[in-house]
Amino acid sequence: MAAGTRERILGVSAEIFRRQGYEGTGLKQIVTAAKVPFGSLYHFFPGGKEQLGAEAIRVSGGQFALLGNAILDASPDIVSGVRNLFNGAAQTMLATDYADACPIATVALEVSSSSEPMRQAAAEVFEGWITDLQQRLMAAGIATDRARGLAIATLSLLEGAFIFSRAMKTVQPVEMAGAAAVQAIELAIRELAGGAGKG
Amino acid sequence: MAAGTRERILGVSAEIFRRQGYEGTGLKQIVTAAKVPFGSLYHFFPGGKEQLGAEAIRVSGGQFALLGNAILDASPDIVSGVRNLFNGAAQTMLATDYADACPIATVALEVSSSSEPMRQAAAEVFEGWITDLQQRLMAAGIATDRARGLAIATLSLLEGAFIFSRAMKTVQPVEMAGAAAVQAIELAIRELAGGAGKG
DNA sequence: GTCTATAATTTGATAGAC
DNA sequence: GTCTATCAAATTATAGAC
Repeated sequence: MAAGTRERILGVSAEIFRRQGYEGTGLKQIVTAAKVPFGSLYHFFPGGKEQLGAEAIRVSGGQFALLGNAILDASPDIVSGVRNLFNGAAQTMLATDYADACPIATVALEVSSSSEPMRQAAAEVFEGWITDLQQRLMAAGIATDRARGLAIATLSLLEGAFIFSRAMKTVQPVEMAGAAAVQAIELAIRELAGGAGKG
Repeated sequence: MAAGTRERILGVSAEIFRRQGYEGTGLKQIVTAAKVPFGSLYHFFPGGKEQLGAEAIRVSGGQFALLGNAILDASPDIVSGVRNLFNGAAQTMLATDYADACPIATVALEVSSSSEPMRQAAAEVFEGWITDLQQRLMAAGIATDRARGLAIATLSLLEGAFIFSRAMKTVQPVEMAGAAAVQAIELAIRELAGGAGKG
């Protein structure tokens, strides 16, 4: 039996695509790192690099969602949960010398205008993240539409800050973005119990 | 005399890198689009693709800064200026079928961990954008540190929303991010003239 | 400074033995 | 299902004629 050859290829691909992007990664590097012969890759992924890329996006996206939800579950409320999310991201960046940020952002930008199956995989992953966070905000009492807007804004803050932090090699953007996300969510929750202003 | 061969190579490169990324673009495509022989590229850019990429980042970054500052200059105040910034970005995305968003984000993510000169070029461009916006916020009365945090948050919202909008093929993320940026800036300005809450 | 030809390597992908 | 050999094309880069 095959000891999970397909899973090994997929895991290694997700890891390398995360750090080097899609176009910057050769299939040769993947089969070498996964220690599988070249032919096995096309046996399990007849759609070639594009199929591998699309599946890797879903794997990476799912893992990132699991990690995020674990952090949110371990937090006492949504506000401190989001704060912990950004703090954890900053720690990971420092620990990996700014290599590991969003596992699919680079690939998503690379292929959004060139590969429809990969673009769609990224879109579904993003929609899942947004829906997850939106439902948690709704559980805190925030209305549906407002919750979706807040979820999108929070995740946009995180993704955008990743770009700046990686290029500038400082976690300041992630910290500032986290503070902005927390402030926006706190404001929405504060409005639940009162009028326009509360001291 | 050479009718700006170097400038033509640089302009074409900036354009193609913006849409296809750095790794996804071949030098052959660049010399073809710029209608220059292969040797001319290495005559003007002895550092090869990496030098060309770094200079293209600065060109694209500078043009984007000019565009953004023009929009802000044409707006009556910083709040409506930022609103116009996000609205303009959404319009451009719709007009180009979600191809043209940030001109350097894809390349920045691709090379942040693999090319030090290109990473540095991106970092300098980003720092310029942040400083520009920060000073405009300070001109509205916001304190230095708070203004920098707001500038970083606003630009992070824009960059992150670009990622989501390109992948999901909807301008909703840019719209929601714009609303969040406007709200954060309005809040900071409102705090200037009063205590904690104002109705 | 322009342009062509080509080197050296790597790319994604396939064929076919085992 | 594993593995090797290889194809055709594209890659970055260089040499050298003009």
